Amino acid sequence: MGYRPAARVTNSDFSYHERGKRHFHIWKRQGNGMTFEYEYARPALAVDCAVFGLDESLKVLLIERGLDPFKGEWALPGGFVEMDESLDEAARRELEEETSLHDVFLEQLYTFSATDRDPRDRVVSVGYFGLVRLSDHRLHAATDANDARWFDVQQLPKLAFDHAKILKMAKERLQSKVRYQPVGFELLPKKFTLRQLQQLYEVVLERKLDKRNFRKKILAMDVLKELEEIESGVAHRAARLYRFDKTNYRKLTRQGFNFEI
Amino acid sequence: MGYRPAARVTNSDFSYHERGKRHFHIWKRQGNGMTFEYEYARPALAVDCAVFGLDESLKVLLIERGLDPFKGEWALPGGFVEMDESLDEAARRELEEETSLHDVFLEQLYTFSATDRDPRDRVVSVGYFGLVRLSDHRLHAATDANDARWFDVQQLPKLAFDHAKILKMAKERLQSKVRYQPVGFELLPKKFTLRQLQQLYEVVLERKLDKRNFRKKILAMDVLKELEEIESGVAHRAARLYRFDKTNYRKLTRQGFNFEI
DNA sequence: ATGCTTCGTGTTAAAGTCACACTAAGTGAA
DNA sequence: TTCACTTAGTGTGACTTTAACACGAAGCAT
Repeated sequence: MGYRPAARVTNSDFSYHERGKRHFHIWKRQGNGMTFEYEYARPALAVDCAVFGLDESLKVLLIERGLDPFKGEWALPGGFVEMDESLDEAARRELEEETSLHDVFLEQLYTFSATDRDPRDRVVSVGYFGLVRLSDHRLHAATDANDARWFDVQQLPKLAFDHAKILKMAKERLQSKVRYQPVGFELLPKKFTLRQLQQLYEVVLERKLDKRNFRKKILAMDVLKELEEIESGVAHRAARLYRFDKTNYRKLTRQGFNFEI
Repeated sequence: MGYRPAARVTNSDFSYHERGKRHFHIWKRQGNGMTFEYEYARPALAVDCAVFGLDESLKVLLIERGLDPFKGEWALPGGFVEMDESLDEAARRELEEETSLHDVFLEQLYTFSATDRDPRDRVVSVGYFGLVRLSDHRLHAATDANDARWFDVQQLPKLAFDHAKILKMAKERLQSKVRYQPVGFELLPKKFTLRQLQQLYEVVLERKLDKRNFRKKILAMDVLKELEEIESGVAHRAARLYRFDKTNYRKLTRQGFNFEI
């Protein structure tokens, strides 16, 4: 158990800016385990991750729950926050524990707090939004998950808890974020063609883009490095490969440049 | 105490998608008060509100803490979340309790979770972002606050906890939000002149705007209703008053219109 | 050799952005 | 009532950005 053992504290140590209330915290052993006792009830705190990947269509990573409630249903990977970790750390840990994904682009999305969102108890959950290169990772279902799979975002199963709501917000966030931040590259292989990049935007934004205008615009931004390589394994003329030039992107950003598709 | 009393529950009711862990929740009386006991430690959950107002400059609402820790220092209004309320409800309740402000534009900002952000105990805090018409409200310090005051965002005192960080993020959110959502109107009186509206943008965005271009742009959007009134009490030619036309804004939004300054 | 698919490229019209200055209206003081 | 002062309210032109649009060349498969 990683939690730093809080010393028993007196009431006066725990005043806070709130109407005459005092929160305090005791830990004690009980039988063969510890329990944690507080003067005021606390919601449990969890994280849930909506992680997207891309092949022909936009995918999202779901796990099949191995335990009740919602046993056998699909849900976003997630779990409870430990006392010695931040929310970001909790999200990464849970994601790796349940799906073996690591080194994923992850950022906080929104905190969901409807009092009835979990049938067992009051659980507040911090939603996370993630992007991953499908090519780089293999999934392994683990811990309390029976299975972990990529689902097409257009063909989702029924989801446990309020995860459909979290996922909807995550998809909206992806759609707005991709337009003014170069996060889309997190979904592509390191080396990609301009067609792949354009398809990414088409899939995420759910509309067609004009090829010539798209190329003009993205190349004019000067954030792509043209490589000396071309794609292989295609039954037609091979396209040139590019990679995202993070160094130059950062330099331009410092000069007030704004990425925008 | 508004919390629905959870029945004592067995272990198996509380499995969750997490490595073999069980969270459970007991309430029991102890001496003259209740305590709440859990198998796993839980962070306390709080809300903190960064509420902005506008007169000549951008203001933020702070309270002077009446209790330790940070007694006597300035902080964002906020407090602990109750078991029977959502985060939005908690933020509104705390804001009203501590500063008497009500009917404020409030939205969730970000959840702050550094393990050392509160010296007493692990406290995770959900930051809120708020906007208020200074003209509509009087402040009254209340509950654990000694005082509540509007501070110029350019001249802030040292803040308790990590509230400087929350406030910084809130200000950035305001700056980006004001550009593509008509939230600025929440800061102005219901009836306002185009000069006031322009000044709002200048103060929030911290740069000068061109009067003719600004007027052309905002009027072309067709979200302002021109009133048959002019301002009064000024020592120069009085300007026409306008109000924000929410009905038409919503109609235009449905048709795909995007507000943008 | 032929067919198929994708690559890679430029122009133009329309819309939007940006910089810029003067007259008119109203107030207040002499 | 005149004058000084302050802000209201208005248009144009240069430039940039966006959006619509088509075809020859490359490379693979048969």
